[in-house]
Amino acid sequence: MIQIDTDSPVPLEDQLKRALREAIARGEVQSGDELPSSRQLAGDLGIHFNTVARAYRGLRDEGLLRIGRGRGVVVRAREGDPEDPALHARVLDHLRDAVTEARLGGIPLARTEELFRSYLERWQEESKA
Amino acid sequence: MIQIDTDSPVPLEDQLKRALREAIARGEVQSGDELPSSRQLAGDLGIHFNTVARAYRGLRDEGLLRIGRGRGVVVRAREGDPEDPALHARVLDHLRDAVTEARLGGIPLARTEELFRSYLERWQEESKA
DNA sequence: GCCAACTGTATCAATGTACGATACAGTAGG
DNA sequence: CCTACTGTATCGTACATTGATACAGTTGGC
Repeated sequence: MIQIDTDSPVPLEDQLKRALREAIARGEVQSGDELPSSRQLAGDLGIHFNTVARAYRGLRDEGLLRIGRGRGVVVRAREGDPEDPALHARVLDHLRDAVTEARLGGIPLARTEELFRSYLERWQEESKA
Repeated sequence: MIQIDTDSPVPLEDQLKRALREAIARGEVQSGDELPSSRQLAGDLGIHFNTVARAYRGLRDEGLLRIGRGRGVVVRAREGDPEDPALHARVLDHLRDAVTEARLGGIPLARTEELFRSYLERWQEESKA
């Protein structure tokens, strides 16, 4: 279940986009699955339906969703080259933040690598093929 | 050298804090080193000195800097427990973004792990012990 | 066919955040 | 002690985020 923190400094729309991207990446919703309507999901999360609609449009622009007026929202597998340098750059950009945080916290590089590996293992176990 | 993108949607202050955190984490500036004054750095980066001052105060609040009025800004090693659960949570939070981006881009988990490992290697080589 | 109930879309107003201008205050060195 | 440098505080404007509300397309029951 998605959780939104209205007290967080990070915009509601961004929180939601992040949560939805992760759900897709984990396979919790698969290509072809229909997502709840803006108003439905907004009601569940306790936020305004317009914010959900904006998040949906954002993910549509990223190629993750297909939206039809009156027809709802459907997940769409993203096509693209897994070796695309721009993609790798985005991945490593997040990774940089992780390593920076770890180093500042005094976690040795070896221990950091260990954390990464165990995280990937857990991800694999939890993800629905 | 730090680069700031005034056209980016991410706030200048946040861009700067991120760059400074990384410089500290990489050992490019070490505990005890003095950072340029707000106006000096602002001039170099082409932004307002107030934005730099705010970034400095932010990092001071994170425990990374010591600031003295009229005395400049000095890097301060952060003390703390490397096994602190909150710290690990922050690290894994960034890691989640990295894995999400990779999975959405169609990068297999095994390849993702490989990317991570090679990134850590490069970090170690580049970091000034 | 058409009407009701649902979808997403567009526009506008209120609020909060980011940024820069500018006046203030503490410190160091000649 | 005074000048030239530090960081700090306050304020105004521009912009981003959110919500209110009116609009428009689709579907399904009748």
